[in-house]
Amino acid sequence: MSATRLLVLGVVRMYGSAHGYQVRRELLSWSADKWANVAPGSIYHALKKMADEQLLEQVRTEATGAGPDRVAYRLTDEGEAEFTRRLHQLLSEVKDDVNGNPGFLAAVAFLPALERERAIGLLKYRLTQLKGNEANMAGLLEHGTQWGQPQHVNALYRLWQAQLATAVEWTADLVERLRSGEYVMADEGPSFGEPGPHSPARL
Amino acid sequence: MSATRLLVLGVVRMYGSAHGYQVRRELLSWSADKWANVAPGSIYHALKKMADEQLLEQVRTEATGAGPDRVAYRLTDEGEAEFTRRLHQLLSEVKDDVNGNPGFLAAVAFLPALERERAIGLLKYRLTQLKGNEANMAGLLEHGTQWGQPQHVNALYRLWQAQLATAVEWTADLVERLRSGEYVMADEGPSFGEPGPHSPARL
DNA sequence: ATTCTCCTATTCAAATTTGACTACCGGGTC
DNA sequence: GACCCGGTAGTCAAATTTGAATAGGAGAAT
Repeated sequence: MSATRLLVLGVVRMYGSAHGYQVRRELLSWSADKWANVAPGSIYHALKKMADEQLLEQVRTEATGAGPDRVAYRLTDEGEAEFTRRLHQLLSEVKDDVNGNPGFLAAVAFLPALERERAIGLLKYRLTQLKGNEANMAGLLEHGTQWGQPQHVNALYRLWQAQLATAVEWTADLVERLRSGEYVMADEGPSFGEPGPHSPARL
Repeated sequence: MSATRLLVLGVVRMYGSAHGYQVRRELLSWSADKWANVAPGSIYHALKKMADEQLLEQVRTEATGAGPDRVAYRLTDEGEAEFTRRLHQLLSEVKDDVNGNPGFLAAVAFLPALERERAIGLLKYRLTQLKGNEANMAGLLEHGTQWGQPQHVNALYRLWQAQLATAVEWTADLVERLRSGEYVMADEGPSFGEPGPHSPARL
């Protein structure tokens, strides 16, 4: 559900198996701390929680010579299913959120885990919604100053609308890139779609 | 300081004194649930917490004939100072956050609590930072595909940059509007700047 | 050989957020 | 008059997030 959970699940998935610190580093290298919640505690919490929920299972507690013990996890079948479910949902659905929504960003980070046509479909669906919201917002704004609301809240709405417009453009562009064959998707390249037990983080 | 705290503090301030439900309604009417955290619990928590910290003080526990008892709060001098401090900070500072950052949005909602020239100054400062970040980002993107990062994380960065550009434009526009006399600011209109004990939510 | 600093890896208490739930009143409606 | 609905006002347990703190080893420097 939350961005954090998808990110953690997805990183473990793409490594085949991973421990907390590994996830942390990967996410930091994506600057995920900037656009989502990746404080250390959140990651370890998510790992444990999802292990509780049978989405992840412990692999082993290898005592590396150096440093503290590490606990590695990998996805269960349930976890795999959940990952796909969430990915679909977060990619396509525009919640009330202004764009920049961590959930969506996290989903984009795992885009290549989908088949090309499916990704395009979901994004196109999102696009329709975004356009709808934008038109809506534009209507409200044109309608002159608002009912009762402090006038400057209007400034907020203008920003909101501008950001929607940006989101529309960017999404359309992404769809176009996908159409023209950019990125190696799950149904194509060297196995990202179905990570073998130890596929080496090939993205 | 979270967005929630500033929002709660600010709404109490603009009413002179207010109870939880009142704050909640006002914030909902700004759609603040969409761009910040205004679940009921958060509001009541913030009120209590800030009362603890002497930023707010209880006014009275009037038993209205109808409905449950209400607890009203108003700002202390400390609270007033803190409000201004945070407002300045949140308005001018671009954290690492992508735009859409609740703290900043909350600050914009209380823009007219500042003097016009000060508001302009802070926003111009923000503008410089935003432009810097944008140039930075643009540089990174032009630099071809990234060091090691999965290629599609690039898509994320493109969105980020587009949103920065939007933010720059919008901020510049806001400054322009302020310059040309839009909005009634603290140093001008019918007392928003220094809310009397019961100024009737005049924004 | 000791101290320092940096990297690995994780833990934990405290703060905050979520959102379902309680409870009370007034007004319509069957 | 009993019943349901919607608005007012707030509470609370559970979930999540925050971020400082812990702890061990490796390599550099004094």
